[in-house]
Amino acid sequence: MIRVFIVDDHPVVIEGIQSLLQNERGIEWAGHAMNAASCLGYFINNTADVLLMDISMPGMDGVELCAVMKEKYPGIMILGLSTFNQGLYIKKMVENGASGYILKNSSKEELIKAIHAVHEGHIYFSGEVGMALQEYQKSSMKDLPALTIREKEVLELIAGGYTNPQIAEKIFLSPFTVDSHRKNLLAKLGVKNTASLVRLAVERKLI
Amino acid sequence: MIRVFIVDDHPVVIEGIQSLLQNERGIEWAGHAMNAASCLGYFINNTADVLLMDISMPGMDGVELCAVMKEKYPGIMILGLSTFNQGLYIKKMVENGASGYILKNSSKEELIKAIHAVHEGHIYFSGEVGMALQEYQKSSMKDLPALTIREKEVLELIAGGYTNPQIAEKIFLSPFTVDSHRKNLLAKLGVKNTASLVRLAVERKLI
DNA sequence: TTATGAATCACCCTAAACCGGTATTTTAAA
DNA sequence: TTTAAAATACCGGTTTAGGGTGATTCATAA
Repeated sequence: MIRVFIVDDHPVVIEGIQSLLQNERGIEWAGHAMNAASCLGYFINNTADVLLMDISMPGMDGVELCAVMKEKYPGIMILGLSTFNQGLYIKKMVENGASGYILKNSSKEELIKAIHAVHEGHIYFSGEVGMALQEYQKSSMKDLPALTIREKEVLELIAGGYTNPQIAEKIFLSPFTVDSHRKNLLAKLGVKNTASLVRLAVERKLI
Repeated sequence: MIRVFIVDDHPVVIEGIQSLLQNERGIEWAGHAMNAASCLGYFINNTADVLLMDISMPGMDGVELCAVMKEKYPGIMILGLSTFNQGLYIKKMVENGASGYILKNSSKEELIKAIHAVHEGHIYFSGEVGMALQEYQKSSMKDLPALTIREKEVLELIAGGYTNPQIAEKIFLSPFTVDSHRKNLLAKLGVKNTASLVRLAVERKLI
């Protein structure tokens, strides 16, 4: 019997999910909370197997609550729940311990399938959500001006913390040349200093 | 009927998987390749639904091949295959378009389940693999000296590309103070310049 | 063949970062 | 209440980065 608890600030969603899950064999309704605090309160004296969690709530948001719950009760499997199908949110939930993520307008079948999968310890995303996640990962890597081989090389060394003179020595170039490559990198990538350059390079996986 | 193709440079693995999948209803053996080149060659005149792909191969590695295949044939679902249960590899495969990842010593049931899940467009990780992935995400964020609130604030602005004078103006501090915080950040995090600082901050998700 | 871009090297100047201190005030904890 | 940590502020000096500008060599693609 999988005991399912839900945290969501929308009564409609709680009602909807409850009605979808009732009479579903193997699944038991553990209860619900409408904010992070009362969810934490419930788990002091009670427990559940799977926690359906809204991503956007008043006060502490889902991402944060997810981290706290996983810290306190690692055995409880968390399934993110949202109307938004955005890669960034999905990624954040998983980074904070969620084992899956479904949309509020998912079919009953998908909901049941997801609950079973995370309860068994798997990580599961429905096709729609998984697509958004992959699209997001892709989008974070494209539309960048092509860097030359030398520029990439210099960029990696810059991000490695080397100064122009050090880079010059390392790859047998004049410090002036390294400086030129560095300036070209700033210009090509449209940033104005090393800090922005390195951030962009790491975030967009250029290095 | 799900047509399954496998790319792996170990004959034993190919044999093993083939024997596991034969006589499995709903699954058809499309063929195999022992390196990236012959895999690409096969798909010029043939196709498949699910591609089981080894992560480590001579020549082009699985991660790269994964990206190329997804670029050419987005409809083919890729399932990573490896003996290593390491978060970094798993993350890289998914970032390059894989829809799941299983270990070579998985049970028949897990293999079948994973093949069906990715074929339906879902993203699926078995419990064991998912755990490694989440452990990896966590490990990349800990064991860092605690930063004070002000330090975090300054760090974010540094990574945002602001200079000391600009930061000072933005948060109503003396440029000297900002510089002090900056020095403390470098010392605390054990790095020697802005480039390393920003890289560490982004990679370990401090910002 | 002639552009074009990559890769190289060079100089000047200003601004910013980095290094090494010192020192006060505020806040929070023991 | 004493103490420690955080946050604040300052100074001088050296190194590095950033802005601007120009030039040569080399391969290769139009």
